[in-house]
Amino acid sequence: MRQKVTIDDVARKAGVSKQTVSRAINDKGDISPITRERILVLVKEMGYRPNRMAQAMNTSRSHMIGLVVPDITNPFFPEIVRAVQDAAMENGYTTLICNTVNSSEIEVLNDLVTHGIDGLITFTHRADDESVSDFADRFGPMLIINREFAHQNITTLMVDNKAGACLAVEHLAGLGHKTIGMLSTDLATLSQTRRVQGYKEGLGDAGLQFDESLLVQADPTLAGGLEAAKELLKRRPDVTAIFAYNDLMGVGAIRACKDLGLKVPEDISIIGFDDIQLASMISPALSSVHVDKYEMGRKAFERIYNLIQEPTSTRDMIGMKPKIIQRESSGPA
Amino acid sequence: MRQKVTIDDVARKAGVSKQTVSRAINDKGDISPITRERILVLVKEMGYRPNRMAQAMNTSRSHMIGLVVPDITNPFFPEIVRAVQDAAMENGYTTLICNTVNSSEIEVLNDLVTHGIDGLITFTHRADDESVSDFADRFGPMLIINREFAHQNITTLMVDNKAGACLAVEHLAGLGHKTIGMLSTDLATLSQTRRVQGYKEGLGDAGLQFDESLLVQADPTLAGGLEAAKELLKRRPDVTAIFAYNDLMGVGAIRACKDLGLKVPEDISIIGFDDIQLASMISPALSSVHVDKYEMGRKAFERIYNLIQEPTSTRDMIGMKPKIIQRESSGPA
DNA sequence: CTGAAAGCGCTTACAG
DNA sequence: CTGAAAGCGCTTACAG
Repeated sequence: MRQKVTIDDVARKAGVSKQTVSRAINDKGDISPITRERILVLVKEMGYRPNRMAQAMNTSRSHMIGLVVPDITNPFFPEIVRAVQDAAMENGYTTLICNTVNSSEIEVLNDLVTHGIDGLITFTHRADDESVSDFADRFGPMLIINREFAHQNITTLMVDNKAGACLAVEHLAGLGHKTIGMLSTDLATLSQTRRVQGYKEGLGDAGLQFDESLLVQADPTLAGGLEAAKELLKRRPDVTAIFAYNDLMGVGAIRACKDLGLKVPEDISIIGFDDIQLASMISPALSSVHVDKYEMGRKAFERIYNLIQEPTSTRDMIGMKPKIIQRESSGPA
Repeated sequence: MRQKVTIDDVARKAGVSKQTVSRAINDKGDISPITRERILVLVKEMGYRPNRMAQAMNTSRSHMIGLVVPDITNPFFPEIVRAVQDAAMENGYTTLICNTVNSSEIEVLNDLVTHGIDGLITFTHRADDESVSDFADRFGPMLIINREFAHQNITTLMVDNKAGACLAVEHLAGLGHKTIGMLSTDLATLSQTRRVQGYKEGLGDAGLQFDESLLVQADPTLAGGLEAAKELLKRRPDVTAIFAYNDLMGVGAIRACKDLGLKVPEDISIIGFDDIQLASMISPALSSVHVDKYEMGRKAFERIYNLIQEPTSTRDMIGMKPKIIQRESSGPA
């Protein structure tokens, strides 16, 4: 829709040129304090707000960033999105959000660019390296979360998944568990690889032996966790502790134990990963490797905001350390 | 950032004027098929995409809509957001999202307008009628969810909360329960009022007596539900079924029963409202009044899209019927 | 201290 | 069928 009040309307009413109005609202350039005040009063009265698109055409600043997530209904993302938006709003930015679950990730990114976003925060994990690289060649400030990427236009922000998995195993081993299984996912993502690596390393650190029979794969969902846990406990009835790839699988594992008549944590200890809201809401509450998702979102925005302000600043890798939250689902062996 | 490839670049390379390029990409106006093809090939080669902001300045169509939610981390919203975006993307639209939990709702709406959104979908529940009305006077296509509003620019989309609450009570009464309590919230929202009305009406329909002691108020959260359920069961130990204002309170009620040594559903039946993901993930799984949130989001976008296309079409009220999903938490009295 | 001119990247009439 | 001109609502130099 066409704007109701334009800078020309204000200028006319104030009896000045539009440049003068521009000076007043942007507090930029020489202007007499008196006319400035007079204009500002008029601006408020008329409810005038500059058209950001018109502004953007001149300044190359749309005050919009793009935020791309795989699927906002995945409980991992809402908190990150919220954090990005909180930080954005504090800095006069608005967020254009897209889900990529049904679309080509690169298409989505390109589309966002046509809207004139100043910066981009994305969880692009399906698109291949070359496509992402080609895109980054053309686009400026860009931050990818949870993907390793070496490109001069790309800053990365990653949870240290390996360290988190190590901590989980350390936690269980510290409780006296000697036979610790893992429920993993069949998706070949970086998170998966790193969490399995951390699991194995954690076992090693605790002086425990890894065996293939201890690692079961399934969908990274509640149903997947349920199924995988049953399989694991069938294969290895001696298991007393389970590390799940994520909280959903962890909840599934708790359900499996219940079905099998095993008590959590008395018979089996369970720990998940991500610490989504669900973890603290079920009973027994699920211990988890906590990822500070809110902090993650804020950091992402802060970094992209800096990159927008200083496009020449160097790109880097931001790491985030997870930590253990013990709840009811893990206890002494 | 300034755009890499502009319409002028394409025009120059094609040896035509930019108007001709415009005709080719928009498939609008007379143009010879041959030059059209030639230009389209070039467009693809050069990776040219029209700047939507520049387009919007002429056409008054930014291809962005605004979507305003109280708080995306509230599990009620992600699915709606996802649905709006799915529908938007299918129609060439992108979504500008804002949370209002920390801000003035009207401020957020006004800010969105400066970005040139073509339409607006909002859960504006805190702002008073007058502010909303003033805003609507100036802005065009606008849809408010879950708030009654009579304004010629505003279309409303509402869940029939009263009917849903009625259904919940009917469900419990149908299972043979005679003493049915309700956990409500202290927030004076329309949803709250309607759900309490429905609860009372449902009792009447079932030939049961309402009594003030059966209605307990608390925060609409898990903790609130836990607290309220304990209070209710202390006041009225004869209660055998509980209708909770929302699922979070329902889950809290289950927890309360567990703490008190009561079995769900053997001793107490519980039903929630909204049917968020959590409801089906806990154990016992929570029966709930299902609101089709995905459908809600799609309908909202469809309606706003129509309003954008035909700004003169009349505004209306769209209603949505909830339905009962029985799970483990409710059973025979 | 203030205004006239030009331009951001497009599209919409209007000529030819 | 194609191009020159004007304009969307702003800002950025540049005059004065």
